[in-house]
Amino acid sequence: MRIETKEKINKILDSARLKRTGPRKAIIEVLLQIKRPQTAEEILAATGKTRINKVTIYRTLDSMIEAGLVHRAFISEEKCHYELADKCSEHQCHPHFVCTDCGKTSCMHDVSVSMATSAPAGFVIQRQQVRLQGLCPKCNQTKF
Amino acid sequence: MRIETKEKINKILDSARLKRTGPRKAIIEVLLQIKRPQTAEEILAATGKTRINKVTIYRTLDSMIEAGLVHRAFISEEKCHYELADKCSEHQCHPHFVCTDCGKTSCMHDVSVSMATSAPAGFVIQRQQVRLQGLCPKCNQTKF
DNA sequence: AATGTTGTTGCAACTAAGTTGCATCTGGTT
DNA sequence: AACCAGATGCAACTTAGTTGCAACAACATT
Repeated sequence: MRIETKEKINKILDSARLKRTGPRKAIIEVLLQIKRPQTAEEILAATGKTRINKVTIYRTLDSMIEAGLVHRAFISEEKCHYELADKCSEHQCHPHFVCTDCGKTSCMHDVSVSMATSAPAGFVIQRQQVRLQGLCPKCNQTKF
Repeated sequence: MRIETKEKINKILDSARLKRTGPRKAIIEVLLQIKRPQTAEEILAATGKTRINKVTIYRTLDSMIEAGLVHRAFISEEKCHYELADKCSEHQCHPHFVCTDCGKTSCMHDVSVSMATSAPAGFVIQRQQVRLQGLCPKCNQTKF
């Protein structure tokens, strides 16, 4: 691992006032690298040789969610998918795109959806989450 | 049950080419009445005296989803929540509102969110799903 | 540097949503 | 009435996620 990455991870943990433990560093390292939200099991597999217990994965993700470092992006096939919460504004995260053909999910950092307006009386809307469905470039090509 | 409801349920089943069985009628009756998406367990409980097996609930919901009658609205607390798919346009369902305080979900039939635009090259967006988070009227009142 | 406290980890056993295989039953048809 | 594909119920199973508890390690204090 590059030294800058190490420092970045330490900074993240310090900012959340979480102890710099082995499992936490390994999990953040994985989350920094991945391109799309991952399940707890995938994160566990990605930490590789570190041999972290699955209970630790869940508990670490929970504490990071509470600290605001991580989001539960969505649930797919009964499994929760996690991602780092950076690049999210206060009111909106980037949309997630699910291909109806191959089932793969992609993060749409560049797609913007305007915030919902006109909530019924009494409701206060604080955040919105958008999920898009359609065809990804690969499946779109195969189909037509 | 009123005779019009019975006829409506039969019509729905016929339109999906699903046999008019007891469990199916009972499940659709529940889905017609409820105000917010329900879990399989809640639907089971709501059918009451009919005594349907939970496997039948899941299988029935699956076949109705395949037929386009039902949507998996969202997953909350590890449980899938189902609702009738009527009142949904081809490209968008009504948004669901989750209260961050009490956790209750409401259907926002009157809130509109404009469709996402500007998908990255190759992606074809067909549908979008919106989830709103904030405070419901009850919790909003208690808090301030 | 050694010590002590508090939060963290690992293990094993558990919980519960959802699934599968199979025998039985039933709605719709001939 | 008889038939049959599809629907149902039961029991056993799968698996994501949780809980209790004992051992451990990060960080602060001396």
